[in-house]
Parts: sequence; structure tokens; C-alpha cells
Amino acid sequence: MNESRPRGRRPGRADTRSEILAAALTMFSEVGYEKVSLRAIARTADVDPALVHHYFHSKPELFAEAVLSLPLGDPSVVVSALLAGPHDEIGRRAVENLLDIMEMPDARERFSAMLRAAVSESGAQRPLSELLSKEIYSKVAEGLGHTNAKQRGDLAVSVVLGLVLARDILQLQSIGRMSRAQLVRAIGPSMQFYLADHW
Amino acid sequence: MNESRPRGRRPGRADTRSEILAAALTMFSEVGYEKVSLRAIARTADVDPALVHHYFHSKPELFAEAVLSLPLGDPSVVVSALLAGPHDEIGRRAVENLLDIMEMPDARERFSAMLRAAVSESGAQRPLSELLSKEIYSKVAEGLGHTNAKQRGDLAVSVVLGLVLARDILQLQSIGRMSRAQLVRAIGPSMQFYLADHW
DNA sequence: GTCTATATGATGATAGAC
DNA sequence: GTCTATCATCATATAGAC
Repeated sequence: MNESRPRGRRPGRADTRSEILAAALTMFSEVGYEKVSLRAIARTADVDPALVHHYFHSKPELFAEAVLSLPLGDPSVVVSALLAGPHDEIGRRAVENLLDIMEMPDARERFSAMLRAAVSESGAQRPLSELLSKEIYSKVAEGLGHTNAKQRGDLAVSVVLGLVLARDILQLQSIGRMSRAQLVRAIGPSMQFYLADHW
Repeated sequence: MNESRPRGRRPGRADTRSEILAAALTMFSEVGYEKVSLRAIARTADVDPALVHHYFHSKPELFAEAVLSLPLGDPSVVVSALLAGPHDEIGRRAVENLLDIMEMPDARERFSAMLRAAVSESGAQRPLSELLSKEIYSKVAEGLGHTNAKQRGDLAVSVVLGLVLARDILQLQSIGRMSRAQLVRAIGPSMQFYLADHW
């Protein structure tokens, strides 16, 4: 019934369905959509491959349920919160908010899986960048009165995706080792520049 | 002999080998490594599938020859050139240099193909980020005397890859429409901040 | 709910005729 | 150089026994 399970790596033994979902999220985020087989997911979850089809009809549906069944927070709330605070620190607060979201359970795995899928699906599927740009960052830039809000929003998206890409997918070590405070200090100014500064 | 053809779909007819290489680069950059089949490449090149194996032994070898047979410029030359100029404009010049390289024949397709491959290969293959970080941007930050040169270099890499990702892979329209001058003005300050500024 | 068996198709790769 | 034919392997997906 899709109750709130203790996601990530479950220590004890949950029900089969949850096992599959957890294994799917892990593998989609680490290996990517195309390259992962349902057999491999079943093997990781230690269940029979046929059960994957039994619970989830197809691979796309499994992906949708395992990684897209979000809410990673309400976008409009984020926009309001950012615009409510001091505008000369909006970049810093945007990064802090992003890192907050990425620290939610499974969030980094889901970001990685979505980005990997968006990259390998050749433009067809890009819920991540669409969401980030249209629902959040472009709205913030628009709220600040910029005429090129869409452009600014997309640049902010490139910062976010560049971070996920470098840290969680390509696993550049020196970025992975940066603390939250370091990331805010490093990336905050870029976000501030893209979203708010005059140029 | 791999002369500078008018890329995309070539109108005239070159020799078979070049046809295959051109089709492979196009499809690797647009569809990604895993998802592209040798049959599909052969179909695009309008040749028999067996010829792909005849000229290039395997899929990895075809990928290597079609997209990795670079030189996209000598990294050490880039580093020297950047460090030789005024340090308070090194970010702007780094972006200009990057855009210069990306305007070379096939460069954008090759960047896209390499990034797509790096993403779908799950860490195994990342010549792009390694090259950019170790050979160029970390060296620049190091040349400027920073102790956290590696970290700065990797952040600069995240900017570059974020741009390629947003513009050439996810095809965010408002970034794709930005002129060279606009990109320099927008991204230059971020590069300056990461590579040179004190923080 | 779980698993065996299997249908169906696509893939990378090879051998060999012309 | 070019193509036909084929192999072995893997994939997603389904039907049905227990």
C-alpha cells in the first residue's frame, strides 16, 4: 500500500515490493536507465525476475514509481521563500535550499537517476530540467523583475545540474568532499549572479 | 581522408568509411553510446551493417575513432595562454577559449558524445572531466597560487559540463539562443570566481 | 505470492560467398 | 569491398503451474 518505508538501504527485511523499489532506485541512479536490466534489479533485490513484472507492469512504470514518485518539496513554496528573503542573498539561500532538498531521503539517488535518464533519453524525457527551470529558477528571476528571466533560470539550472553531474555522477572527488558550508560559499555567488545581479 | 565535410547530413557522397564515422559521431552525440546500435549507425550511413565491423572491429573501437580521435587543442597551450594574460580577466578568457574550441569542426558533437558516454558508463569512462580538470582548469588554479586548486578546477569543470549539458544535450532553448558574447558575459564571472577569486 | 518456462525480438559479432 | 546468413547472448514481457 506504499506506506512510508525507511528507504535507502533497508537493514531488515521489508516486503518484496519495497525491496524491488529500493533496488531499482539504487541501480537506476548508479547505472542508468538503459543499462540496467530488470534481471539485474531483481538480482539486487534478491527476488525472482518475474516478480518485477508482476508488481510493476513494465520498465518505464518501475522507473516512474521508483524515482519519479516524488514530492521533493513544493516548487511554489521554494519560490516564495526565496523571494521573501533579502534579495542580495538570494543566491546563497537558493543553494542552501537546494542542498536541503538533496539531503532528503533518496533525493540524491533520485536526482542522479533523473539526470542519467534525461541524458540517455535524448531530450524526450527531461522532467528534471523542466521542473527546475520553469517551476523554480525562472520564476525567481521573474519575481526579481528581470526581463531575461527564462535565460537566467536556465543558467541557474546549468549550475544545479553541473553540480549533480560533477559530484554524484562523475564523482569528482574534490567536489564530493566539500562540506555544505563550502558548497554554499563556492556556488552561492554564481547563483546570485545568474538570478539577481545586473549584467 | 576525413576532410572537413559540411557536417550533419552530408549531401554529396564520400567514401564508405567516412560515411560510417560521420553517422557514428552524429548518433553517439544525439542518442548516446548504449542506446545506439551498430545497425542503426549503418542505416544512417546507408551502408551494410557488416561493413561497420569490417572497418572498425567493435563498438568501442568505433566510438574511439569517431569521437575520441581528437586533438581539440593542446591543453598545456591553453593553460599557458590563460596564465600569460591578465589574471583579473582569466575567467572571461577561459570561457572565450572554451567557446573557441567548441566552434571547431565536430567539437560540440564530440563533447556531447563524450559527456553522454561518461554519464552512461557509470564512472568507468570519464576522459572528458579528467582531461578538463587535471590538464586544464586545476592547472590554471594552481598557476594562480591557490592551495585548493583541485577543488577550484573541478568547480570550473562543473561549469563547462553544465553548459554542454544544458545547451547541447538537454537543449534548453534560452541557452541555445545565447550568442557568444552573451555566454562570455554570463559565464565568465563564474569562471573568474572559481578559478581566481578569493573565497 | 512466487517461480518455471518460454515467446519474441534486438543486439554485437563472425564466417564466408561474390 | 560488399553483402548474405547466421551465431550466441541478452533484453522485455507473458502464460501458467504450484
